[in-house]
Amino acid sequence: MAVASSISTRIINAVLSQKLKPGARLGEQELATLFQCSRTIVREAMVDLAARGIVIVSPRRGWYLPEVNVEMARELYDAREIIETGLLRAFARRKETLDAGTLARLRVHLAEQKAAIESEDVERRSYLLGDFHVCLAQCLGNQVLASKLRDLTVLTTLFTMRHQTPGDARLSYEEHVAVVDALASGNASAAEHCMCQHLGTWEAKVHLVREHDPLEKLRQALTSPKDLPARVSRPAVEAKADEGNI
Amino acid sequence: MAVASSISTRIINAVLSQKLKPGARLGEQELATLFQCSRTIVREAMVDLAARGIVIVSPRRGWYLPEVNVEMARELYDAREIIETGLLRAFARRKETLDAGTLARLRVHLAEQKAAIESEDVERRSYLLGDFHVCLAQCLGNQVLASKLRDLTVLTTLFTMRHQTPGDARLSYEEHVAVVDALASGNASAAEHCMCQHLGTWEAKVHLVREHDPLEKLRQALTSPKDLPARVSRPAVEAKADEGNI
DNA sequence: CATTCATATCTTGCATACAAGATTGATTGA
DNA sequence: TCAATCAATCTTGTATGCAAGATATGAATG
Repeated sequence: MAVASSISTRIINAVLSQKLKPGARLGEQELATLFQCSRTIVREAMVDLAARGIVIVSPRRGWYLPEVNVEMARELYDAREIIETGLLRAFARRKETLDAGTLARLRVHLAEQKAAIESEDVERRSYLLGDFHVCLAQCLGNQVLASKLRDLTVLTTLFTMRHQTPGDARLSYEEHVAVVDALASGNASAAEHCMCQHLGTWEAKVHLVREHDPLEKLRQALTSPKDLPARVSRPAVEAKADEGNI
Repeated sequence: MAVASSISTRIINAVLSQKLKPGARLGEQELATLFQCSRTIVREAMVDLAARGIVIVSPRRGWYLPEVNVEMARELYDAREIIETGLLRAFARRKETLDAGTLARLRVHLAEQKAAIESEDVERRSYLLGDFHVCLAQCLGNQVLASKLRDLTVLTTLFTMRHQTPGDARLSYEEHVAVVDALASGNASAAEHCMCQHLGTWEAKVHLVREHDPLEKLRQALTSPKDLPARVSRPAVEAKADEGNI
């Protein structure tokens, strides 16, 4: 017996952990039995996620994780760069400085990232590398933008999963460390620069996808609801994927 | 008989038109009879709006438009400045230029703003002055951020309504014209500067509110769910308010 | 007269029932 | 053998019923 918010949170975390792939079907009855509640609660969670763009509904067919195409991926990466560098820029302009508690929270997060990488815990590593950006936004003091950023992060994760961008987890981790180090030394502008570079390398890969995969346009064109994979042939719980994080 | 999305859209537009005030109660049965549908559809719309932060739910009491406090208003204005200037900055960096059709759309929007101001159509004027920012974001090519920006605009409108910031509609309109003019002349950086100034004057007023109204903190502290106005004494349809737009 | 308590009414939270549409799979025909 | 059709099954969309909690009203009491 669960409330709707816990269901949507679980789904979001599953995506960030790359345990749910784009195109995955989210059956109402399946989720209802899994969470031991009625379909009403599940639908409430689905409507919540749909409002945030994290699931899409195909009428009378069901709820699916979106297949993020290249155009949307460009928007998503642009949006993330604008928000994340903008937060750091505003922080720098205010000449604020992170208090010890907040800095400690970021250090702990970095330590968890490192531990997940070294223990080769792929799911947790994927989750933490994505969650870091949200955590940073929260630490910079804007809960509203942090909330919006979480949704964007979920969608970019869906994109990188499908396109198997060869992500280097350790490199991402080190770039995260660079951002926090810059903030710790009171140089928020440098942190902004680090973040811009960090996101920029990933954003650049979006453009490469289009050139690298000439079938991209055709594939996207053919991914209309009718061409979605059949229901029973697609298990709800996907096998674990790896890499592809920021 | 209406679908959920039309209900949520109508509510959003009513807020942008300042026909619904912060703290307004949205009764399920009331809306169901008004839209000639069952409570199920209404609840779907409410969950949608709640996911976007536009309504808050008080358990077993009902759905309310939020009373945006000063802290959240600061976050909202920061977020809007980051997103809106960021979009213009990215546009400038790409050295893109608006095509004729897009520019025409913005010009039409400006003309409608002017007409609403001159005919003293307060509701439409309020709506258009807020909607312009969303329209601009769409024209700059990022639908994802435009969607998020719409939700933020609704919330800032709620804030300005409560705090009765003395908005000068004509000044806002002229600043909108300046932004579009700069874009039309291919100077997106200038447009970013105009927008930053446009938003900055409003954001500065948020800080003034705190100093101007020493009861602000107390008022916010006492606005817990229990202290919300009683149900029957608060009609669902509010009288029209005026001014307070960006 | 003010305060407290109990009851009646109203509203939301949740589950369930039923209708409508979609998919699957078997059957029929060429 | 392949294509088309039709029936059976499954899934979502919507309405409704009932329980639980909250508010308001009025009586009773100090």
